[in-house]
Amino acid sequence: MDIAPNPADNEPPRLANQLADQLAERIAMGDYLPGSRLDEVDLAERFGVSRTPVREALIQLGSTGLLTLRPRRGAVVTEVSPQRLMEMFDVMAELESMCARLAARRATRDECLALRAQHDDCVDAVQGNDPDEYYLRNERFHHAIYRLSHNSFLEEQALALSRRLRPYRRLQLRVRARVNSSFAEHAGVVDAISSGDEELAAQRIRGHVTIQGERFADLLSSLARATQG
Amino acid sequence: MDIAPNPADNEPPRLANQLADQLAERIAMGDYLPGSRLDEVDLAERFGVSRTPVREALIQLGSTGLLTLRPRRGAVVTEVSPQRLMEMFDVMAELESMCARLAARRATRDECLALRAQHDDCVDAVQGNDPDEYYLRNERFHHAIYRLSHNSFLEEQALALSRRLRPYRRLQLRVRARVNSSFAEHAGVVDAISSGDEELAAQRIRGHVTIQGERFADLLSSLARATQG
DNA sequence: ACGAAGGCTCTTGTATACAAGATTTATCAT
DNA sequence: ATGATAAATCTTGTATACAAGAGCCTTCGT
Repeated sequence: MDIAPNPADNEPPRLANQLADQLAERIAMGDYLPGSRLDEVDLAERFGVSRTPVREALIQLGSTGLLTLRPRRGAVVTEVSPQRLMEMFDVMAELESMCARLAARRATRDECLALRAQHDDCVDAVQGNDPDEYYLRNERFHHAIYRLSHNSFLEEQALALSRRLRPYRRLQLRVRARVNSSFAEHAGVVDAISSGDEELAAQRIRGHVTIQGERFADLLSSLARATQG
Repeated sequence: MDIAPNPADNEPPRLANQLADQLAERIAMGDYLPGSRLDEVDLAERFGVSRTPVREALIQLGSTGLLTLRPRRGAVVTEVSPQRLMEMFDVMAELESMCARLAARRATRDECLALRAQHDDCVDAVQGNDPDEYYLRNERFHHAIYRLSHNSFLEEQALALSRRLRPYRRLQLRVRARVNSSFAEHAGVVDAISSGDEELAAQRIRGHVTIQGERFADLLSSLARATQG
């Protein structure tokens, strides 16, 4: 009767981890804009803890690049230049491309069906014209592809960069037309993976993720609006 | 006269950072083997500091994956299974492949010459049959390719994973024949990049980095010897 | 002798205290 | 009035103190 209910690592109760998660979430939601300074005592008071776990959380987020830690000068939300943002999306495209290629090669019949089911889940959000809901299901769809690569390290790397780009993907979907084309592109990816066409799957998801031309301009403008308003 | 001598960020004097660097170095050198437990008070005494900066260093290394931090149970050097090691090298191959492709497209004539010069630097180490020296120059050669991608984010990601794999690359070069073939493969990569052949460059460096077949068996056996002896 | 239960010790997690660099403000000189 | 300089303040970096969970050892029962 005393069997551990969760053999896997269940939520470890460390304040620093919880704080890091919450801060990452708030940054993704735009509560802390790029360039914002994060004061240790302020955060400590706000969360009702001491500076120690706050510092540990800041260090964690600094390691992921979400924050920039300048010694003796505090932590600020990393400012990402348009140039660098495009670089990051290029790397994301390459990682997802690798995921799709491996998925096309390795995914079982059942896994392909499950992926298609998740793609279908996005329909409701598209038809209901609900960008936030689509954002969530879209994210799940992409994460499913990472998993289908059957390369757990690759999956983790892709997830990490995905989290890092979260604030910007969110902005990207604000562009109305993007939700529709995004959904359409997903269908092509599912087909390519299901048919085992590695190169086609890789190529399609690369085109889906890469930001260039007018789509990059769209992202920049909504980014400018978000940081001003 | 009071111009700052170094406009770029010069070494910030934070104990946690220095400790993280030193620990990473010692782990790479095999002073701490996978599975080793890192005691906070022990490290603090050994380095003559308090537990605070030690903890911060451990958290940093935990974020990179070099250490595994189990809440309330301390930090251990992450144990990497053969399966996972191959996964990591696969991702490394993909990142370097992307670097090479971009380098072939973007590198200037001068940059190509500089790369070839660095390749030539490796000759001495090969002829002198000095694996450690070759290890260093080989590393510089690869880092040069990262830089030639002209994608600074990609460069950082590749560098990070390169550091993560450092202990294992080192072992890999212990295999005598590997130094010679490695050097030969470099020449092909330089040629492909210099001639601007993206696909050839990408393909060649992928083959150079990926570990499979008997090369993987070689790595595993030297790894087993290293952890036992 | 073997196994389990309880306490004891050891280690980590968090809070607080102290040190030192960075920033800001006020004062003084030109 | 403007600029620089110096002192005061504020923030971060480090050390120490305290709390609590994890692991170990002893002891007790069968």
